[in-house]
Amino acid sequence: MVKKAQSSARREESLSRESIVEASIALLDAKGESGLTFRALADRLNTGPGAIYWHVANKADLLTAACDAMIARAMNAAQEGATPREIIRNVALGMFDTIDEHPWVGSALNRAPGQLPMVRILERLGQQVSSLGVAKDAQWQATSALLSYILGVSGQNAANAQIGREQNYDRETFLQTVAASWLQLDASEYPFARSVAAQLSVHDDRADFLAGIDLILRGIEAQQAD
Amino acid sequence: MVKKAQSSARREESLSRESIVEASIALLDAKGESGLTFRALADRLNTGPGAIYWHVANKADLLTAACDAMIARAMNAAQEGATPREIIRNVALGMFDTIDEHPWVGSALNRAPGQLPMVRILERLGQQVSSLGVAKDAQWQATSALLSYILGVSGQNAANAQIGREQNYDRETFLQTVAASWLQLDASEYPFARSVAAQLSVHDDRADFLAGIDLILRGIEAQQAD
DNA sequence: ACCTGAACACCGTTCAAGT
DNA sequence: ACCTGAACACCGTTCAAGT
Repeated sequence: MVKKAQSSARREESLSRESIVEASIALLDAKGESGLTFRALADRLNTGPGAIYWHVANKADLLTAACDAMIARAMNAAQEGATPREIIRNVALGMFDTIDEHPWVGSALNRAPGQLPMVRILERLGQQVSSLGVAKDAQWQATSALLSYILGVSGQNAANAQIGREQNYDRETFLQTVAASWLQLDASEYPFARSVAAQLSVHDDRADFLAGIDLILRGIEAQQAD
Repeated sequence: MVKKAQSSARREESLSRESIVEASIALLDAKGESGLTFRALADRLNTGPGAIYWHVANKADLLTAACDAMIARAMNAAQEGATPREIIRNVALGMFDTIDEHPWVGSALNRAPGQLPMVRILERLGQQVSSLGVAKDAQWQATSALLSYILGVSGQNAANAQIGREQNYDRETFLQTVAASWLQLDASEYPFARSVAAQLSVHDDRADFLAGIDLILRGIEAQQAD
């Protein structure tokens, strides 16, 4: 736990985009979204904040690069599956698990529309939607529906984790707090919210997520049957 | 266009949570997400930044309150529809249009999981999913699938608008930039992204959004037929 | 070509002091 | 009870100066 014992020591290796991205990921994993600052990063890399700008355009660029490294790994790991349908489910679950472990990926992803991280996911999904036999002119809509759904869940999981970190809540405590607040809503105005409040803290996020994917896949199949 | 002509003038009305939220919405609409600061808000309200904290817990609270006001309006406007299916589509379109006009609502919404703004949407959707005849134990999954999809699209639209504002791009220019970057991807690795790049700048976001809702609704119906 | 680190122009939030 | 505004502890980013 020695702090900066060698603060003025020279780095052994020179800075590079990769080493900066790697250090950013470590920082984000350890301290969450707010943990990534140019000063903290410079400390960890034994350099000054200005040096980082030689290799990286700005913070958004850095965050997207860190996110992309994570997505690339997740997409490579989620290759297998016997049918297009199974591969789509595996890609989706790969995303879910990545964001479960690294919540910051969820918000970084949502803040970089059209960028490489998102295109990686779009590509995997699109190829399988195509293999599913969806008509050429319906492939975009089917694929972007899947992608939007995945991004939606990712964003929420990221936000949940963020709040949990800020308030030192675990998942359980957070959901119980939410459930309690739903139960205090007006009974005639919010019957549905109140009726599902109870299952909120016991439900399985991952299973629910997959159920949503299945719903969209069924919709795609039903459309093909027309 | 007189600026601060009366900067030291007393406010005519005293501060209130409502007036603060109202001023926040005006600021967010005019200057985007980054336009909402306690200093800018204090200026507009002829007060100091500290005064705002008497009525509002912190910035997250303020943003959620502003978001909630917008969602409440949208949900009240999207009441009509002959069938549950039509009401669901109208609720979804109401959200789409709200975020199209006020992009900051999309990101505020995504950052406040379990909070009132989201519950308002969940409730509307849930009531209609229930009316659709979905079995009791499948209602939560169907409703949250719809909600997650809506949140996903909302988040992307918000991010698109945010980038557009930062770079002074209009929608068209932004999408053309994205399409151009997709066309530069490796042809064997990214066949799908390249094949859809062309339609990217001419596609109709709103129609695509609705197509996704329809896909999920079909999935729900298919599940009921089991 | 790459790095340094002080400086700039901001933030959200707090809090003693006022009314 | 409510407001004031200076002060605190941060940010991302820039840039003259170094090597």
